[in-house]
Formats: sequence, structure tokens, C-alpha cells
Amino acid sequence: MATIKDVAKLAGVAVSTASYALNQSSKVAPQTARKVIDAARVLNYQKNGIARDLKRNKTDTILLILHNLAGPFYSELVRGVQDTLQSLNYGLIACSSMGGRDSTASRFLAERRADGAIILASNLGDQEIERAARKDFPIVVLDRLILNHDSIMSVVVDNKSGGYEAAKHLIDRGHRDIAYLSGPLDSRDNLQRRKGFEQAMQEAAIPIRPKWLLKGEFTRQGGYLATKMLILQGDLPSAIFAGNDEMAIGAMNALKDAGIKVPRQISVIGFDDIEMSRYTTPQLTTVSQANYEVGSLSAHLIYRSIKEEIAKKDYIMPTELIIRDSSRELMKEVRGQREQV
Amino acid sequence: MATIKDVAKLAGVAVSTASYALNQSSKVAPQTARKVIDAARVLNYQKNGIARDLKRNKTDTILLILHNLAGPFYSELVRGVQDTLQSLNYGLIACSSMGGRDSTASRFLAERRADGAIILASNLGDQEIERAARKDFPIVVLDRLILNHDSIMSVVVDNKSGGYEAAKHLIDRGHRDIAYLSGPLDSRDNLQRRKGFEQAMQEAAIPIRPKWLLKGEFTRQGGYLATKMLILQGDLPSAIFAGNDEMAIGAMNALKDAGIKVPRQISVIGFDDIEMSRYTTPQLTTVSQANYEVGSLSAHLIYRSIKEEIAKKDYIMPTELIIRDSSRELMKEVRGQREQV
DNA sequence: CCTGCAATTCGAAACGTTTCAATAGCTGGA
DNA sequence: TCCAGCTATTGAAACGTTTCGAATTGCAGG
Repeated sequence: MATIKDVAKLAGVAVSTASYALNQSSKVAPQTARKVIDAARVLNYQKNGIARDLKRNKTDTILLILHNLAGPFYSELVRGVQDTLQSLNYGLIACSSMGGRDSTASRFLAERRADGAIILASNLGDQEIERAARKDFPIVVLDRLILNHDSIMSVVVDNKSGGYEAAKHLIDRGHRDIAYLSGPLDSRDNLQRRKGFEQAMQEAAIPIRPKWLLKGEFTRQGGYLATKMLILQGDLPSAIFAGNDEMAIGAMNALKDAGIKVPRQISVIGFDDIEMSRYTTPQLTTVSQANYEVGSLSAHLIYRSIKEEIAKKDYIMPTELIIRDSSRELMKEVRGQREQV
Repeated sequence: MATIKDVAKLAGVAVSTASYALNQSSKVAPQTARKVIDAARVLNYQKNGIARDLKRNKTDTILLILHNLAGPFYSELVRGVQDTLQSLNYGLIACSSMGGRDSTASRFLAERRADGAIILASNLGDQEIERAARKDFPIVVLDRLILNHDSIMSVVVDNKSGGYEAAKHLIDRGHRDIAYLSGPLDSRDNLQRRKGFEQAMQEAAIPIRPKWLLKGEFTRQGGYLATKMLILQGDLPSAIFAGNDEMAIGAMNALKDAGIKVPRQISVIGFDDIEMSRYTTPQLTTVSQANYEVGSLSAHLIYRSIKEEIAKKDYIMPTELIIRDSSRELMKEVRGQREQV
């Protein structure tokens, strides 16, 4: 590997001159610059970025930590981060937090191989994040709230109000028998969504039936199995509110397998507005999060934080109800029939 | 930021001793190690990974370059890479090649911030890749063939035979009027798939009709528009072979919008077996690539190449035809009717 | 009490850059 | 002719580690 020393030697200049020339500094005379650049070409010189980073004490790169690089994740969110950082002239690298303490994410976090991080990986402990964050290594967390730390910012979606809207949508359309298909109990997202659901139910004075609280781990498979159980159990609700779209899709598959028509016999509503929610049959009613904006905002926050400007530290982003075909007005006769029970 | 010097000072030992202690070397006495580790804890010391990398001249990290981090990409492939590298104790970071020379990918390639790279990003030039590859920076390319370079390996899917199988599947079921929905003309994948298609047609002595060669850029939108045109044109084929699943889905949407039933009136076949192909209505017949294996093999190749073992340099992976519901036997009466034209 | 050896510890160089401060070379005005 | 004031160039330090070889220590054996 040719180093800058080799280049300098071949060009017949000092190492410092070579460095200036290669970085297009105006201090160096044009003909000297030419010599250096030619020498670099001859030797096929390529800068050692690691040495550069060490000396400059920055990398111009932001780290995006996802639970699993192989998805599923919010691609719009990543796009928001990507576009924004690119326009700010920062690089973006992504890594996975799978594998606990040996994961690439943990290593990069602990060893500061970037200038800041955006974290969307619920399996990473708060403690680990708090330890890594400093003034010169700001962190934005997207899946939790971490308060009281100078260098940690939070951008979270207003899950509670989203859950409320979704439940209200069903209630307004005459549904009273609504099952909630829950995600992991330790997920903040799930918890908040459910709280919104509960609030809407309470406001409408509808009791929540424990047997209609199902659990599906946020996976399609989980939604499928939970719904299978629900069907076997015999007493179907008139609507299912799934904590995310994956589970909603699983639920619709289970209903389809059982010959139950959506939305004719039962309404289904999801959460997330993942791309596939537009391609199910029927298309899924769901709650959309402004994921691109979340990503873009996160990138901006990191940037401003690095540049030492002050920034409001916590953000709550609104949601939007997307009404498609999987939910509809509870039919009169069914309603009557149900009410007389 | 506390450095190892601070730790050494606080512990009252030499820097080298502190380094040994922190790296669990057996050379250091247990009570010394304890002192050092305590000091590190007190100072909240975190190793500077960049300095370490510089000194050791390796990063234990492999770079995965994708065209667009925000997808769509082959998640199974990424999973294969991820799992394999993890088991080999290597880290994985992913970045995007969008943005030309300023892209994170270009920077990382040129500046060697990893120990090797796996590339699936057709917008990166061969030349750039060739310049970056060296004995101590092996590269695996997945979307092209680069020969005659000691440190570049190729793992490509047998697109031609996949295209052949798909076309033959249609022909065997009585189809003779088959449209080919092409991807970008500069895509190797597309080219090979089409070659397979052409070979099958030729063997069956079916002429290829230019008006049934459509172009869709590998996107859903492109497939939709091309198919719309085909429909307007009036003379429908009995089957459409799309160069990838995205376009096939676009095509099916266009057909649906026009009230044309798949597969009753027209068969559709795709390529890639993306996850969504199982969730379309009807489910899409397609060609599956062993993507997990491609990813895993790539990771292994990089690893072995770093460890200086020799490795066969080019690999062609088989494909498999996945028959689902979007293709079927051409009905007799239709066939007769068509033949008399 | 000395010698030799193993177990520890230490000092310093090295990795490849960037960048500060100092030097050298020049131009042009006095 | 000399010097002030440039500009272009240089040497060296520094970034935070790892690791080599040397130095120190403690101790057993003669």
C-alpha cells in the first residue's frame, strides 16, 4: 500500500506539502500540486481514511443502528435519514444490533467509529446508549424516550393518539366488540398504541373484554396464530385492531383461511402503513406515521447537535389514519343482533 | 474523552501495561489488571476504535454496498451475509452507493475503512471497484462478472437458465404468444434473463414479436405503464414474462384495472421471488434465487480471501421455478381460436 | 551471596494522516 | 543593496492505540 510518504518522496516534496496538495489547499503552487497528483496516480495512492479520522478526530459519518439490517424496517425512515445526511455532506452507515455485546452496533457505539448515531433497535439497552452518548457523539433514539441526558434526543411517534384515532374510527362506525392484537409487552410502541385504544374505548363506555386481548409479537406469524385462536374460541368480535400491520396481515390470512370475509363479517385495522398494506386484499386500513420526516428530522438533529447549536431535545410526531377497505360500517342487522345478546 | 494514557496514569502503570490489561493479555498480573480495569471504570474509558484499527491495520469489519439502503433489496441475501459474518466474528456495515463519487460507498471503498466489501450496486463502475480491490481488501461482486482481477470474486445467479425455465414453463403449458417485460437494458440480470427467454422461444420455434417486447425499468410503476400500453395496443398475448417481480406486480395491477383476469385470461410470471410475490392476488409464479446462500457464500469468500487461503473465484448459483397461481395451462378453446388467426 | 530464569512491567516506535509554526525563497519598494 | 512582506515549502508533533524488545523484579538453586 502506497502511503502519502511514498507519494511525497516520488514527487520530491515534503509529506506536508503532499498532504496539502492532495487536499486541494490553496497554499500550494499549481506546478507542485500537479507533481504530487501525478505521483499519486503513478503509485495508485489511496488515502487511508482511518488515519485521517484519527488525526481529525471526526469521521463525517453517522451511524444508523437497526435491529436487523435484513429488515423489516421502515424504509421511508431510512430514506429520510439518507437524503438528509447526503445533503449535509455526511456519510451514512447502517449496522445491526443483533448479537448482544458482540454486535457490530455495540462495537461501533462503544468505540466511536462515527460522529453520532440514530438508533431504532429496541434490543439495545438504555444504559449502553447513555454510556456512548457525549457532546461530541450525539444520539437520537427513535423507539423510546430517554430524558435527562444532554446528548440524547428522542423522536417518537404519537402512538397513543394514533391508537386512539384508530379505535375511534371503529367505534364511530358502530363497532363495540373490538379485539386488540398486541405486540410484545415490553415494546413502548405497543404499549402506547394500546393506551390510545383503551382511552377511546373508555370514552365510549365500552368495556374491554379480556378474552379479546390477544398477543402476537408484532410478527405476521404471531398475528396469524393469535387470530386462529380467536376463531377457535368461537365468539368473534366485529373488529380487530392490530398493534401493527404485520400482525394485521397475519390476522387477515387467518380469517381468510377460516372463510371469514373482511370487511363484510369483520373489520381489521393495522398500524404503521407499511408498503404491503396497500397490496393486501382487501387493502388494509391503518395508521400512518410520517416516517420520512422522522428520519429527516433525526438527521438534522444530529447535525445541529454536532455543530454545537442548541436543539430542542424531544419531538413527538403526529400520525394519520389511512382508511382503506379492510374496515367498514357495522351493518345494522348485525348490530341489532349483537346488541340483543 | 479519557484515553488509555489517563487510565494508565490513574492506575499507576505504563501505557503498555494498561493496554495489555484491557485486552486481557495473560502477561499481566491479576492485581495489576484489576487496578487498570477499575481505573478505566472510574474514568468511563472507552477504547478509540479508530486508533486501534490504524495500528492493527485491520478493522474486522466487512462493508456491504447496496444501491439504496432504503430498499428494495434482497433481504434474504443480507441475512445470509449478516449471519455468516457474525459467526466468523466479523462486523458488518452497510452503506449506499447513491450520490456518485461523494457517496458513502465510494468514500469507504477508496479510503479502506473495512477489510473487504460485498457489492450489490449496479451504479458503481467496474473501474472504481477494480481500483479498490487488493490482496488485503478483497471484494465480492454480486451483480456482474469481473474477471482477471486477483482480489475480486463474483457470485452471480444463473439468470439465463432461470429465464429459460420460466419461458419453458409457459410454453409447455401451451402459450405461444408471450410478451417479455424488460428491465433496464444495461442491467446484466435483465439481459441474461431475456437471453434465457429467447433461447426457450427459439427451441420451440416461436418467433418473438417486437411489439411484445416491453420496457419497465424493473419498477412496479414501469411494469404498470408498460402493461397499460400493451392493453391499449389491443392485441394481447396469452402470457407475460416480467424480468422481475416488481414489474410483474405492476403488470398485474394494470391488468386488474382493465378488468382482465389473471390467470384466466392471461398468465403472468415474474423473477426474484420477493416476499410480496406470495401476497399478491393471485399469488405470483416466479423464479427463485438462493439469495441466502448467495449472501452466505459471499461472506465466506471474503473471509477465506482475507485469511489468504486460495478460493475459486467465480460462482454461478442455480435458480428454481416457483409455480404459484398467476400462470396456468392455456385453455383449449382459446388456443384454437388463437391458432386460426 | 551470586547467577540465572521466569514473570512482570516498561519505554518507545510505529500506524498514516493533518496542521502548526518555522524556514526558505522571492519580489519590489526604499 | 537591503529589508519588509509575501508566498510556498518544510519539519515535527500529535491523534490513541498496539506491540516489540529491553529492563526490572522476585525468587529458587547452587
